[in-house]
Amino acid sequence: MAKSETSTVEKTHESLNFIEEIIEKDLKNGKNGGRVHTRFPPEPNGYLHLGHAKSICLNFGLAQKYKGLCNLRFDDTNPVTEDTEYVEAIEKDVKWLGFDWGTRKYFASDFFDQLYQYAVALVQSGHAYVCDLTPDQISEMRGKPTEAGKESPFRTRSVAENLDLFERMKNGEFADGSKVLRAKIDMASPNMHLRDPIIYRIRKAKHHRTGDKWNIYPMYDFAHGLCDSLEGITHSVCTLEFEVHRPLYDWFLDSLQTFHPQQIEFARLNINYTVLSKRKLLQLVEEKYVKGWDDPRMPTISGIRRRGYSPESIHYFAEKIGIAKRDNIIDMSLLEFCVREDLNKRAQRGMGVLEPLKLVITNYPEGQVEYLEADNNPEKPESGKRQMPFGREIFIEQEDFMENPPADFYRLAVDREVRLKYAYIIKCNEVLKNEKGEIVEVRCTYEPESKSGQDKTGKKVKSALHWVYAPQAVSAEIRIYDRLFSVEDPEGDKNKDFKEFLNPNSLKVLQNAKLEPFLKEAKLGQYFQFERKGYFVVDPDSRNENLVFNLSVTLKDAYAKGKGK
RNA sequence: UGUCUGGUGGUGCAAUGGUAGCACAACUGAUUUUGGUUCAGUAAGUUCUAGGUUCGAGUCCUAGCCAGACAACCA
Repeated sequence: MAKSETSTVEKTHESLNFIEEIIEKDLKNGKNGGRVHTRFPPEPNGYLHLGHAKSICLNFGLAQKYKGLCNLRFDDTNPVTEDTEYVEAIEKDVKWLGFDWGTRKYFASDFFDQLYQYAVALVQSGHAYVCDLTPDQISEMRGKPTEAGKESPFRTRSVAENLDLFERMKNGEFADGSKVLRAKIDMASPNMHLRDPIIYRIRKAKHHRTGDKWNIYPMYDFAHGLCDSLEGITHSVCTLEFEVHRPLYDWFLDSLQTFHPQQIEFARLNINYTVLSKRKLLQLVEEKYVKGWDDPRMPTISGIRRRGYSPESIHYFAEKIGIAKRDNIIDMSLLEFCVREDLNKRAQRGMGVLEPLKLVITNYPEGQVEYLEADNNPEKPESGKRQMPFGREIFIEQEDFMENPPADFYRLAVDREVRLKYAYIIKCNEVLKNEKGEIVEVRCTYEPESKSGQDKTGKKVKSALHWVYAPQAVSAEIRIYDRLFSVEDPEGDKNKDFKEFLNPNSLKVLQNAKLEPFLKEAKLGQYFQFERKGYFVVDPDSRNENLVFNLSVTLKDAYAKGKGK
């Protein structure tokens, strides 16, 4: 919906990002026969995060915009790190974001036979050779960025010998690490990736899809571009760190004289107060700093889904951050804005008292219950009304009462009046404390003439509090989340491990929240706003006898902000 | 002392040789039975620097400065 809104805005000149400009130019020139075909190529070695969401929205979005196609391709050329668990999680995440790859789900491993044939062709044309150097020797002879490398002594092997050796590598005759197939390019190239890069390595490992079929596996640079080519990808969009790989990407395609997609690089997403690196997220999971990949504090897609962010809000976010080539750090507040923007229009309203304080209305008849009408969503009148029970004893939020209120506190205090939203105006008369001096109950009187919608008192009060009728209140556990890290850039300090900056208060569990009765029936996947507090969803841990809700994001709070909270 | 890429309000993204604009964040005010939403407004830029081309430069050229990426049998 965020999308349709912006598309209905009349624009005399729509500004394009640089990738769209390239595509429109290609379309205009008739390149690729007017075809636009992209792909999203994750490696199934971890869960997807918001950085991937940016890429997914970009690749699938480009295909939609230009009436093309976008493939889902698992880049599974490294059997030791990859697993089908990740494949399933990735598919679920892409679907959740609302994208459809149709029948075009591919695995790099689907192409292993063809890739092998391409490698043989490279050997035959003298473009590749088998090298017996050890990993250390290869690394050392590659040189440094500022100085040329040295050629391998095996570089001059005959085509026949290379062919024989490569086939025997495939057949498992040699030990892991004893030989590799290398491209014969230029050991003096200023681009390190062109100094006879490795194409195939021996790895006698079980692959999640091909099992024990292969003893050798292709490297990324070789496999990726050729898979793009085989799939007919026209625009191969990736992140900036692959920019230096592009000459190699082009070299393989040119050497093999096969269909040549165009690699285009854009800047990866960074967000402050979190990390977007699969490796670091994996550490947080493995070392149990979080409860799992889908911990609601994680910037993973599964995490934000569990947290209660909507797919639409992520689309909106992806649109807002734009696409460019310069390094960027997006404010977390922009993400939260996008979430609120979407949820405000769709979330069912309800009352939830997070930290309850008992309130007794002394002049309200004991045992009497009445039902009051409340809006399901004031932004959407068509969403109707519901009935809320009301009576003598209710719960209000502890923070909505103060004994010695400062001037800017509009809420309840002794001798002050406020409205109970959708109910009556009340006045506080008395505070009850326990032996420790803690406030345990406030006693008020109500104005029978002030009923919501039929107020005859003409009184103006400064605030309207949320509340829950005590006898019918539903108890719940509420998990309050805060940013995962306490500093903007946890990876910024080279001398410190990013985990030192983890926010110790990123999770706060409230065990005794009191909710409006209908919330007992809340279902997984429904979005709620607890009035004045924030957006909440049911957590998968929730049970009938122990309801659990997650805070997605708080409402904006001008008062708390003023207090420096 | 290498190669590639990039530098526009605090943060992102635009402006495609012709008045530097939009959003988030911040701050005012109005409205409000959510201190939400909505609405109106304010502040915030020597467009990295210095030269040059041009009637005119954020945009083109030259030089410099700064930042990021690149030396896995990872992707």
